[in-house]
Amino acid sequence: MEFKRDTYCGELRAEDCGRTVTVMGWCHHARDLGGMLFITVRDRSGEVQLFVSDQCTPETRATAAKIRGEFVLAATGEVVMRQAANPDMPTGEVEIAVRELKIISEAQTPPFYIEADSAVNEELRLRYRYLDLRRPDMQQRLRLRHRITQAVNSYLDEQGFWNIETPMLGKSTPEGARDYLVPSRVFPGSWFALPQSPQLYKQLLMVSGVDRYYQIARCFRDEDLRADRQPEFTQIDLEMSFIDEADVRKITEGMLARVVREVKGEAAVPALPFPRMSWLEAMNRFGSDKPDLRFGMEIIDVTDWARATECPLFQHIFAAAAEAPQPRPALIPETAAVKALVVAGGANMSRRELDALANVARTAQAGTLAWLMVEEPLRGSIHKHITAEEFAELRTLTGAADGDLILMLVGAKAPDVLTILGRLRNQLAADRGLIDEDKLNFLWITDFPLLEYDEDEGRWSAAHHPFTSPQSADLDRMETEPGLVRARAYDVVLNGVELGGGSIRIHDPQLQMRMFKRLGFTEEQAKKNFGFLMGAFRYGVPPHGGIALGLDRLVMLMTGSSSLREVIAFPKVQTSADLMQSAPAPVQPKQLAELGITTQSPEMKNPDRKESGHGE
RNA sequence: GGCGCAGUAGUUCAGCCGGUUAGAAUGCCAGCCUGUCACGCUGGAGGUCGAGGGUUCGAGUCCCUUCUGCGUCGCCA
Repeated sequence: MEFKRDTYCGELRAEDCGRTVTVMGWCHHARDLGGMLFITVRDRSGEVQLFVSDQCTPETRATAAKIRGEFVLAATGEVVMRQAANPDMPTGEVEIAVRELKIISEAQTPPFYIEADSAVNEELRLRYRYLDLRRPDMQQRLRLRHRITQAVNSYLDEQGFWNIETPMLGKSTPEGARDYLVPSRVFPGSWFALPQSPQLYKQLLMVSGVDRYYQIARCFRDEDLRADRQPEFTQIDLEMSFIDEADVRKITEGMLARVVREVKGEAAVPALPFPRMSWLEAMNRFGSDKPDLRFGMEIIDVTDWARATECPLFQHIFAAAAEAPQPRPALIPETAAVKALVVAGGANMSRRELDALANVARTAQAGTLAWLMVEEPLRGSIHKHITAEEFAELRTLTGAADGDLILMLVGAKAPDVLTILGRLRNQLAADRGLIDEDKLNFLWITDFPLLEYDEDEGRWSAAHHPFTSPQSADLDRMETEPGLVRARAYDVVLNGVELGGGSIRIHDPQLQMRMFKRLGFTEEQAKKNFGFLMGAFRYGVPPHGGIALGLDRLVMLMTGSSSLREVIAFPKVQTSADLMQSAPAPVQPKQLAELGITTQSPEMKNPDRKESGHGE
């Protein structure tokens, strides 16, 4: 007979009893009891049990006996109540009394068992990603990602945004990350670059009068990976005309609220507007431009206190600083600093734990970590050099209570001291279980520096990108004190993860050229690299700005995943290789010849030198 | 490029101070089994201890190199 699937496995319930249904899916598990068989069959909706009884035809029973795990089946039969329900299965009250059964496709024994929460080596999962994605928890994440993108699409549509695609093959531009390059066949020796983001295209769309653009856009950056960084990733990218920062924030907040409502329900929707904090405040209080505010443990400045002590550790650094040249003007100048963290109840920390913390500071070459336990008698790495009065002052300053630990980082450059303490703050909170994992803590970081000095290149570079507008109050410092100029830039942070960022752009051609010059471009270089933008700016530019949010990171946080690889269907590993396809891979010499390319070494390196174990 | 962790059966792991034929669970295969759902019972197959080199009478175990994956710093406007 012909089978036509009319029901998803996971949907069947007691009220379906009496219906004759046809399901199709994968054999999750088969139990052969001799006279009768039970087969659980799975599709993306869930599982249901097939019952092959002694009433079935000998052919059907013979077919059923042949079924193994992951065979693809079709089954028709009546939905009936089970003699004994299985409360662990959503469909556990019923089963399908099989009348007709067909093996659609046989399957080898898979390299790992297809089940939720399977504790399998990730390398193996990625090599057999098509099987890994068959697991219910992976399918749930795929579905959730789909629902999030749908929520974003409908929200932005309602807000008047047009979804416009921009090219993948574009032009490499200086600044920013390393590009992925694509050779041109027609212009040998010339190269396209895959977009790091659609930045310039979306600005040009504003010049074109599109007014509100968005795109769920793939972006490419050839830089090293992290758990929260993939070489190709997806951004929710948008741009608006005739707006200011508040408009961008409002749209973004509305969008994120919609996503949370869709995924977590009304109760989880954060209060609007999100809190805001300047970059300077975030750095000084939390040592990070993406602070996690789900816990306290703020950084306290104890530089003045330390200066007044006779502790050699402190005095040494201040003496060295007095010799050093005057630091460059900056929002956080690179002066000697002593900053503290109070670890509540940390006086019982082991020497081993403290050494590990000190090691973080030392390997980062940010300074020396000192510590004092608040207990009688005083204990710690510098207690011999601290008088009772000084310690009392320190306690007042830091608010440390009995049994607490005071950590102090002593360093020659305040920004480094803050950054490392920020890192220790996060690590301590994680280690000591201070983080409420159920919280969703959204936050805006504003007033970023426009420029940062690049020691290697010996020039100023854009902290965000070269199209970010300076704040008008700081404009006259662009040439004299560039480190003090703040940008009209903003980041949205969720639970200590940078979800996205954007800015109000420069729309004045003179100011844009001034910015390029500040970054060390000559007029000719600026024209060569960004001539099309400068050209466009001659024909009437609306004030505009926008933001880009990392979709992968958003889905990661919404699903409580610890890595982007859990929310991307076919992710890359740390070396940017695709283990399933064994990409990248060498190509035919003919292909290279057409492109006018010769390679330096005949011995090409690619991830497929080792037998992948599942060859054709 | 630096630092750290891991690699033993299809899978998840154990393997002591270097010493007999490298084990367990699960999966797989075969037989039996009429209400299972982690089915049960009996039996069986299954290993380049990631790779290469070294030390040793003897290496899964110690040393060196290397490959792979993960985390992290640099890097990521």
